[in-house]
Amino acid sequence: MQGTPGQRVRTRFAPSPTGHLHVGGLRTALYNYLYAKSMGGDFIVRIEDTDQSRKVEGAEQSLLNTLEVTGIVPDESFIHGGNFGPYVQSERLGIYSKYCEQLLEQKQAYYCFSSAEELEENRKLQMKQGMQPKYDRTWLPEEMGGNMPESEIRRKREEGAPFVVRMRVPDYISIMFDDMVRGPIEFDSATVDDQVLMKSDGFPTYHFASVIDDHLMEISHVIRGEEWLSSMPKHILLYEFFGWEPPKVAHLPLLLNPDRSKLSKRQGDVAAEDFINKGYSPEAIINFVALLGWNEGEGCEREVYSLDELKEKFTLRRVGKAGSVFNVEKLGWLEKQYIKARPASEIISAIKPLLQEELAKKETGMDVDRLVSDDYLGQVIELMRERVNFEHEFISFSRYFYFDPEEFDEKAVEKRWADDTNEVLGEFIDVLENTADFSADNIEATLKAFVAPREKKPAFLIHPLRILTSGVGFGPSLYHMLEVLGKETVIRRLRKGIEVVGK
RNA sequence: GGCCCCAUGGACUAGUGGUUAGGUCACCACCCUUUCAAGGUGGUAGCACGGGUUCAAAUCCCGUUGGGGUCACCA
Repeated sequence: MQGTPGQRVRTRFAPSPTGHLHVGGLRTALYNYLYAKSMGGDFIVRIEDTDQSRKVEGAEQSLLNTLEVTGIVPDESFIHGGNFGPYVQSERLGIYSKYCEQLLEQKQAYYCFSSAEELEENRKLQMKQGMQPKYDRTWLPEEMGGNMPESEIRRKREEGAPFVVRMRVPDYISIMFDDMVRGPIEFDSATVDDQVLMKSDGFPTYHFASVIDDHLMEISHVIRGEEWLSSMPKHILLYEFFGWEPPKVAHLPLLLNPDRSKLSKRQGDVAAEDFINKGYSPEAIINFVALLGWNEGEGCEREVYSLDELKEKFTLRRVGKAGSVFNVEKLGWLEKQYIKARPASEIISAIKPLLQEELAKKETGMDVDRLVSDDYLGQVIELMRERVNFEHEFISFSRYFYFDPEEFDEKAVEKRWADDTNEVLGEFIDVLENTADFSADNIEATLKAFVAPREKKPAFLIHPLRILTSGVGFGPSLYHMLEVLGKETVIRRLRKGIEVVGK
């Protein structure tokens, strides 16, 4: 019972099921996971659903899903099981009331019958006087240093009046603790409110439930956002009331909006899912978020880390103290790094379904079997790999590899067409049609040989050829693009295009 | 407002008394080049301010300023 945490490192991520996983939450989960794994310990997910009104249906599943997609797999949770369950607080109500009884008996907690209106009025008054709003202890019993007679409290209880249970914060003591990222921190108990422990609906508050659960689940390290720093003294006090050894704590710097306020919706996407839906890969997201507040240090200049590498290298020592702005530009750059390095086979299996979807929507003049072949897709990937921002752009941004262009970029046409372009182009199409070897090298040689005696530069034809076959004025090496497209497709597109674009 | 935390270029950061203050993203220029990317080279830009301590401060101390968090029967 005496809760001295064992040697084993156990960390937890304790979200409340109120919506999708926030990127700030993702980072907190990641750091908890990385720390546990780097120490050979356990990572636990506990659902903190003590606020019935804010509960969102299905949120806990969504939270767990997103974690798993990014590779953060809990050792224990309401889905994965474990020996310290239940892992959902609403299923642990009996536990909390038992411990509440104990504090009541120890005279470290008391019943409070103050109404919401009274509290609000009191708060306003204190604010007006420039004081910190705190409970005025109207219901603090005489025997605990207050003014309320025992008889009055008993009477209210017998009446069945609604009540909450508050902790009795000791007067004028200093509460100190050591934060693993911030160092020693000290609070004066006079600034700590008599926090509600049990709400009138019989549910515990976060503060009470999390302290009890962290102890019972043998959590060795609490790693959470900085927004919890100022409630730490309450938690410390509770551990003391129970005679429990508090876990080690680390308060992480916040993730910030571009204006440096706490990262929130309104200023862009904040749900991890939003980024995944946009096409960012879990690896890039994890990599990016890991570097927001942590770095390997020692003059290390690496930027790209896999989850496994992070597990190996992560330490709390290297977590910074200042908040960091969530800057999407760098995430985009990281995503590109991952796309450049990803094996073609992986990309193929990711994009093939997307292509098939597109092909189902629209007819293509090309050979469908060839388009969906690994060989063809592999060639497209190598051509587009360095030009694409997201995996799905191997399809969307590379549409001309699968469908004939329906329109031609007007600006590009205007820029690249001369009076005699169509005339020369027409002659060249005939030449191309008679070219047996449709390899990039040979197309290039053919084009150059064709153009030289006519005193034109290769670019005179290159650009129109690109526009007519792809519809746009940019893209991969023209010769390689034509080779991959294949002679039949190229000739068809050119003949058709020259009719439309010709002046 | 009280309490707490924080402070290196636009963003992420290295740096723990002696460095021409380093790297990445972004930006700019040049190179490469048929375009777009990618790549290469170079560049713009920073220790919030003021006092100390010290032979010597981005680094240590104090103050100021600035920013943030938190003050719920929300987490």
